[in-house]
Amino acid sequence: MPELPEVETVVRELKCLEGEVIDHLDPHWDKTLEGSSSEVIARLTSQKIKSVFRRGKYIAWELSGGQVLTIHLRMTGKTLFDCPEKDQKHLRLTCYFQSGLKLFFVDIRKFGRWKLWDSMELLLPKLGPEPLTSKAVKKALMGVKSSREIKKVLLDQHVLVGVGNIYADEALFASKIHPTLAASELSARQVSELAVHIPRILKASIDNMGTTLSDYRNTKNIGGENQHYLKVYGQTGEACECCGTTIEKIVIGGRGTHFCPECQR
DNA sequence: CCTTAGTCCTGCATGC
DNA sequence: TGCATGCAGGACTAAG
Repeated sequence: MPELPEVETVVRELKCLEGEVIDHLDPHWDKTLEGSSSEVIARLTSQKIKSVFRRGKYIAWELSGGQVLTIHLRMTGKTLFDCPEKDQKHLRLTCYFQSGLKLFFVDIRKFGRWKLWDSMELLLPKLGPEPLTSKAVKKALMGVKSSREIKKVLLDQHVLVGVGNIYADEALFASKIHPTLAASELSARQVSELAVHIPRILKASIDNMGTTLSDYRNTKNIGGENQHYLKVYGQTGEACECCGTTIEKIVIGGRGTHFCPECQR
């Protein structure tokens, strides 16, 4: 599933859209485009893309009129410059540019959303800080008084953005923290470990073009390589690389959670 | 304010 | 082979 590294990979490729002018959008599944389709499409027509950037797991286009269009890939969404035959069945939206360029939005599970916001301010304040520096992660986690399990807190986009199920498990393993530990019970040392490992793991995955387990693809329909470096996610029943203990899987907040019962006490 | 459960979806794996 | 069932999960909403 696309998390920060996958979205970052896509956004870097979508930067080539800067300066393009939207001609129109053609929705193939109503819910993909939030709000009244005809109204939103009318507001988007003739708008120039001033900049393409990422905020958490959102792809965002800053438009000439001051509005912001966000694209959230959710589980299976992908943006493609070409839509091959095998993806036609899951094509949910096509964006046409005046230059003739087209951007296809393919999404098997239909959870992905395109949304037009009136301004930057509507999008940004409710999201937590970007977790790409140790300082930012430490600051965000030190203030957490919640008794919720740390795994849930790492997934909470109000606390930190961009971390999803895969990287939460990987970061907790690298930090040797049990996923059910109450966030408020984290020691200063454990917060520091997360502050080191979360940015490290996310950046390493960006360098590997993201993690492709089943559906994630970049704009050229090519998967990433970071799945080869996962230590616990999807490794249920395998031996821990560090101590040889069998990796276990439990459910926390409805999410599959993978960990080493020996390394993460 | 806090926390949990339900919702949206399809493809794939499993069991009989 | 066929059919039913369950599982995967990000973000939002409703309920307690």
